[in-house]
Amino acid sequence: MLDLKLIRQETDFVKEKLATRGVEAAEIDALLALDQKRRDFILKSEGMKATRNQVSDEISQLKRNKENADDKIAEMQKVSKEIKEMDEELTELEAQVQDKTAHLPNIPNDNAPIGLTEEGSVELRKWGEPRQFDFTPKAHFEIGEDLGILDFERGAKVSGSRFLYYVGQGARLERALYNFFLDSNAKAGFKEILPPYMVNSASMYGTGQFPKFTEDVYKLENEDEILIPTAEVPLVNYYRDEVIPEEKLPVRFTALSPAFRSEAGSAGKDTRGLIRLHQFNKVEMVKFTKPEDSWNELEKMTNHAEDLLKQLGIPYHVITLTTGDMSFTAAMTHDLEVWLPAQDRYREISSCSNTTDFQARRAHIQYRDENGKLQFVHALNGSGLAVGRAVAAILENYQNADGTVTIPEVLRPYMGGQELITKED
RNA sequence: GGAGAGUUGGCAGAGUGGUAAUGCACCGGACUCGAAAUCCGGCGAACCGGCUUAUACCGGCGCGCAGGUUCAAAUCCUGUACUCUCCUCCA
Repeated sequence: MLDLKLIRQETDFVKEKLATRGVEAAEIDALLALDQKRRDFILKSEGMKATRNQVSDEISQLKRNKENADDKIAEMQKVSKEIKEMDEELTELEAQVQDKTAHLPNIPNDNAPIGLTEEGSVELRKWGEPRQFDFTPKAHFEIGEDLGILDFERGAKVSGSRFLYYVGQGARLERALYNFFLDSNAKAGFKEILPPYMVNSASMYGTGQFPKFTEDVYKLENEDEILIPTAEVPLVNYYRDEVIPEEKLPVRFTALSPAFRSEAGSAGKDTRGLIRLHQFNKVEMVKFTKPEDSWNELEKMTNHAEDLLKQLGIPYHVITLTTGDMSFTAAMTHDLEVWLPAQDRYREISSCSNTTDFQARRAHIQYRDENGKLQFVHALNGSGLAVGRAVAAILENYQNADGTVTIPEVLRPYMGGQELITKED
């Protein structure tokens, strides 16, 4: 959520910045016109309320002195009726202003490359050399199915498309990965959390999924509970409507959770394999920082996510997303993309964002600065890492000509010392 | 699922229709070499609006949330969320 005062006072600045995200200036103008109307109503309504309060005092005095107050009461009956009518309109106006404001994305940082599409994203750095194969590398879903460790067919039978079973060593590889991620994140200072996997709509609003992206989530029927699309939602909302003691900042959380996404509007994309599912595991990182620390903390978070890939020995690069390609709440986003040999391209495995005070303002997460004043914290989130996609990357990058897959060394302690994934019975 | 109790500043906690007490904490002052204690005074209820560069000031709102009754609601009524206790169920 943007500060309405900022939109009002720095209108041109806001228009210019949001234009890079596809928001038309007319939307801002419409919002400000509504806001002006709203403030006019407030002025009138509050003037009448001040009168009513004053006269009510007088009535109270008269009654105490056992004098007659019928005239004043009759007068106030009329005033109260007018106030009520005016407030009804005001409530409607405020809802509209609120709704329009809630649909505006965050102001992008100056260092985010400008562009309405993904075209123009900047490659920050690249690590590792894509391996040269002396055979044709297979896609991860083929490897997984041939080894009997990924079962998409039964996933489709039991749940539907974009669901799967991990079987045997596949399930174990997944578990090894998220344990490795959680342990590494804990070592890097993130407190491990096991959050709820269903949240209420107020939480979805707090992190910016609602009201704009209600189509992308799974909601329980007849209940205000939504299956989380990412652990970012319960982690950021942990402190919703709270003041974090200053000495606790920066706060760092990490959590493993399934992520549930309806993938509405992505028909035909990545229909096979682990890349795009309705349910996948992800280890998430979230930070709350003071405003002056957040940009530095974003780089640290990105570097940490990269370190996980380095330890796994998977080639990747880091790109900074364009203003138009970033998520709604982000001011700047670095994506980590891993090399997938069968696709002959890099695919996203982590997205690290600084949402500045955008989520904090929506979710009312504050701290008291050295002057005792309440300030919004900055909230950051990043994957560390998406587990299913990490499995895909390992299967493809570590596959052998005989169809087996070598287990990266760093994962072997998590797999009882096993070095090779072989065909399941 | 059923019954009861509760939700009021940072914390504790009073308030059964007429300006939201009080204590702790916090800030200022007195006392003191300094501090503590004590005394005096004050701020403080997430917010909004007006006037402002910003404070200050003025006004509104504000007692979980949303409605209702009333000239006037923390207080009365309805609905609802959450917390606690007990019962029921359950891993």
